[in-house]
Amino acid sequence: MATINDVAARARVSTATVSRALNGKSTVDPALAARVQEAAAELGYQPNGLARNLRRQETAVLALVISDVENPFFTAIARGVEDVAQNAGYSVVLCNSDEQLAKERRYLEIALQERVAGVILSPVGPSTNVDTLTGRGTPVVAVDRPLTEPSSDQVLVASRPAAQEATAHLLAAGYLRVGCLTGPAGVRTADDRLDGYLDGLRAAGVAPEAALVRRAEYRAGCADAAAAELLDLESPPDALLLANSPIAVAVLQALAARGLRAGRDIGIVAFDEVPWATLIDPQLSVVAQPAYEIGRVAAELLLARIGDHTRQPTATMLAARLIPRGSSRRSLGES
Amino acid sequence: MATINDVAARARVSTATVSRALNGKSTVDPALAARVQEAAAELGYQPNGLARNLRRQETAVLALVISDVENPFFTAIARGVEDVAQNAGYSVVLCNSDEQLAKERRYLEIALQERVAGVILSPVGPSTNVDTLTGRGTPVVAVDRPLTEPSSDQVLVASRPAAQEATAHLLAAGYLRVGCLTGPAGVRTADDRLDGYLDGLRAAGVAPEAALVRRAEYRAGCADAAAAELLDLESPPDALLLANSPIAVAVLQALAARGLRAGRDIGIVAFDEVPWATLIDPQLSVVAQPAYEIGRVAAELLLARIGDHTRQPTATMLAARLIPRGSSRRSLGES
DNA sequence: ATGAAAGCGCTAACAC
DNA sequence: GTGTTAGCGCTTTCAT
Repeated sequence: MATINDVAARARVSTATVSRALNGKSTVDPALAARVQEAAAELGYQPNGLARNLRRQETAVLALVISDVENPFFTAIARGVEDVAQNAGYSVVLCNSDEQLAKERRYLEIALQERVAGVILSPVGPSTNVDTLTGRGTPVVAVDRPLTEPSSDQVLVASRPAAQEATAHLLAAGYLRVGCLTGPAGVRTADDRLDGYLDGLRAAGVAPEAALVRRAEYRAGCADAAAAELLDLESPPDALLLANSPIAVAVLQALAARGLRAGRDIGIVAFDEVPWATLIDPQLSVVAQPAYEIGRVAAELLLARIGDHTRQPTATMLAARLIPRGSSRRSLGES
Repeated sequence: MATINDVAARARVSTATVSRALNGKSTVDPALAARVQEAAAELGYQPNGLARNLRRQETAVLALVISDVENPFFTAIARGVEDVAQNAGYSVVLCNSDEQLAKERRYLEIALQERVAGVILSPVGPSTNVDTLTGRGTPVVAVDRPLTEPSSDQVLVASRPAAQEATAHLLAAGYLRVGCLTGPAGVRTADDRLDGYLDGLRAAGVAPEAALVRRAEYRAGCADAAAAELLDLESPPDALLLANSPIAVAVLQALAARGLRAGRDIGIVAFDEVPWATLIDPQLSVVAQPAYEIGRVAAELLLARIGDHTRQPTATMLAARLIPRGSSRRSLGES
């Protein structure tokens, strides 16, 4: 594999000149520059990024560590990050922690070892630790979920009021026994959505029933059991607030298996807008989170931080939007 | 940031010993090893992966370049890749080419410059070129779509017979005017599915009608216009074969907007199993591709190739499976 | 404007 | 078993 030395030899110049010519840094005699370009082309020279980065002590790549590649919410964030990064000349590598602390830790370690310019991550849980990163001067932005030690920028969504609003909406629609199926304890969004749900009950003067609350993993295929438990209760809920879309899939499947119809038999509101929300009958009422926007803002924050390591950490709180559809309407009208 | 020199100084040994102790390569005196460990811990030493890779001339990371992060088919592939990579001690970085040649080229260049151990990619199109990679000895495995110069391993799905079977299925169900909405010309899966569709018509002695065939981009939100054209035809199709799930979303939305019901009014079979296939009414008939398996096999092939660069390129062809559901049934029965 | 040379942090011969 | 040392390929002073 051709190196800068080969190019220099072939162009009969020094390696310094090759470097300058190829990077367009300092000004180089046009004739020499041309010779260099030609030699590089003939040799099919590809600069060794490793060597360059080692020398420069910096990399133009951002790491994005998300907790579930299969969740559309996170892939939408990825798109937001990527668009901003590309514009600024950065590449982004996506790492899937799969909601597993060990994988997450491993990817963060790699990010550190590979000296990426910055990291955006949705922390798997409360014990996620980024001190090694920040300690070494690698800027970190947390998305979706906060870091326990907030020395980093954060871009979150106000889940709790959104969950409260969704609960109030279900109550207002006439449902009496509203339940909640949320994510694992310790995961902030899961706890917030549960708290918001309780807020909603309280505001309406409804006494919460522990039996109507369940937790499940956030990933696909993990909420089946919890969904079944809830629906098969002696006195089951007549409405449900669901904390994300994989959970919604599980519940909707359980509903179908029991011949239950959303809206009429059981009111449903789920977090996260999905492409199929309007394809099901009745249509799925959702709390839409600005996923792409989260990614966009996070990337901007990260780049700003990379440019100025002295910036104070900021916390951005984005709003979620309730989109009421048929699944939270008791009447039989069209979706 | 602490370097190996700092650790060596603190442990009062040479850098070579530190390297040996930390990498567990050659055997080191337990006492010294302990001193090294301690010094490293105290300093919060994190090896510089850049320097290590530069020296070793290799990296334990695989690049996975997929053409659309938002398509569940590709994220399922990613999971397959990741599971086997992790087991083998490799990490995988995911890059999203977004069906854009320029982005893809850029990511491949980065993969080359960063000297990743190998690359798995779903080529954006026929002009995707990996010669620079293979020329430099970086193994490449193509997934989902073939490379035009097949000097690399390939893991594909037999789309054409699957599309033929799906078409035959629609015809057998009693639909008379079966149309097809496929992906961009030049994208092999799109062309194959179209060809398979034509095979299906031919086998049944049905004359193809150009008016019933449309192409659209594979990404979400791109097939709306094509779907509308098809449905608003003077004599519209009474059944449709759809080449992927984002296209299916577009068509199902167009159906809903026109008050048309899948199955009864228009038979639908779409490529790619999705979590919501059984949530819609009628349920969506699909051609299920073994996405996770594709990723698994591709990663295994890549690792084998990394271990032995002299291996001959192989071509693996996986089968797809038709799952008939309500959307391809004319009767009014349950889903 | 160009070249010589140092050195980024690490590993792997090679000596001892 | 341990230390010395020579690079990996590049960028960047520092001279010229």
